[in-house]
Amino acid sequence: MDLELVASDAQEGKKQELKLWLRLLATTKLMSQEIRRRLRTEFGATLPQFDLLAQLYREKDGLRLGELSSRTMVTNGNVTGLVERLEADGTIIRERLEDDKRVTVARLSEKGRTYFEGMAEAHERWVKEMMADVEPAVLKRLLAELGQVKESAQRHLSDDE
Amino acid sequence: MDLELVASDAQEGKKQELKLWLRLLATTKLMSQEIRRRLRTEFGATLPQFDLLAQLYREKDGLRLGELSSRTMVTNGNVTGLVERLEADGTIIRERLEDDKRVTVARLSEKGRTYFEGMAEAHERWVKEMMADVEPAVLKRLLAELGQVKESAQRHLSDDE
DNA sequence: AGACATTCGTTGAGACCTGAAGCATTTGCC
DNA sequence: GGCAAATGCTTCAGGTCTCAACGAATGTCT
Repeated sequence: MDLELVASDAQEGKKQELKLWLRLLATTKLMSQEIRRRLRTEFGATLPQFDLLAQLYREKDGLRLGELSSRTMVTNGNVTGLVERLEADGTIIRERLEDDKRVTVARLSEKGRTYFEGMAEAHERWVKEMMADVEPAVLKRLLAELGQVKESAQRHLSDDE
Repeated sequence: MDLELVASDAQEGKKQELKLWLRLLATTKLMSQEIRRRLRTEFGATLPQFDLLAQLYREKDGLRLGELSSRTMVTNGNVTGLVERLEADGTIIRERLEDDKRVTVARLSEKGRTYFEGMAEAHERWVKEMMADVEPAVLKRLLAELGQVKESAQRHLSDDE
């Protein structure tokens, strides 16, 4: 009796998830490549570095490396290297805690703070520019609906099954 | 006279693009990390490899490396390495053209074809699973609206200004 | 034909990224 | 107190990624 429904289900909505996933991937890749390129040529920075600095910018007292790792969704081992390079050119400062000598806290240097502000301003301009042809209402809805996708994905990670 | 408009503009809709971009980045990162992890544990493959194989799967006669590069949005130099590794374990075959000895064509081996089919089936299942909590109508709209974002970004890349 | 430019792929340096193993420090439990 | 477990970061091997420089093959122009 609902053969029609089954049939239309198998045709129209088929692979909708897959298509969306591929488009998500392509769109993000396109935009991040552009941003990466501009960060590199105009500031000599990389996207992961920018991401890390953005976290530190809003935490004046700095963050432990583990906290940085989870906020930027970057592995621990990777944070070590990122922090090392950023410390080397004086953008951030790394220091061990006295209370607990296992933890290391990273925070922006003064130089790093002004450096980041310049980048952040440009970064926001680039993003706005790239999305210029999309209506504000659409942007707003996308934000909400993408939130649903993220929540759904989060609930279906393989370690919680 | 339209101070209100200016004010609300500065509050409500402000940084809408930036927020969307960050969410786009976070969602994609979350999902691709999960897919990466599963590809690795269940098939010993990586996401870029999967992406490359997917392109070859639908082109029985194979593709030139440059074509692969642009379709996967991966640099030339990177394609060389990817193809090398995939050829080493017999998934794909690489051969020079007689007509034009500069070009190299890569295509799936028989083994690679069945190998990829297994992966593709699993990959689609994972994606579907992660998006399970999102209504089909929302998925459909997201696909269309994300398309707008992609188009807009494409039109505002820095080399065409 | 000879010189020059273009195209295609490879190579190399440097950064990013992951998972797993390693090491030090703290904590918990007896 | 003492020893095992947990925690926080680092190190390592291998793959990905980018750009820039290179080399070989082909096209073009005079």
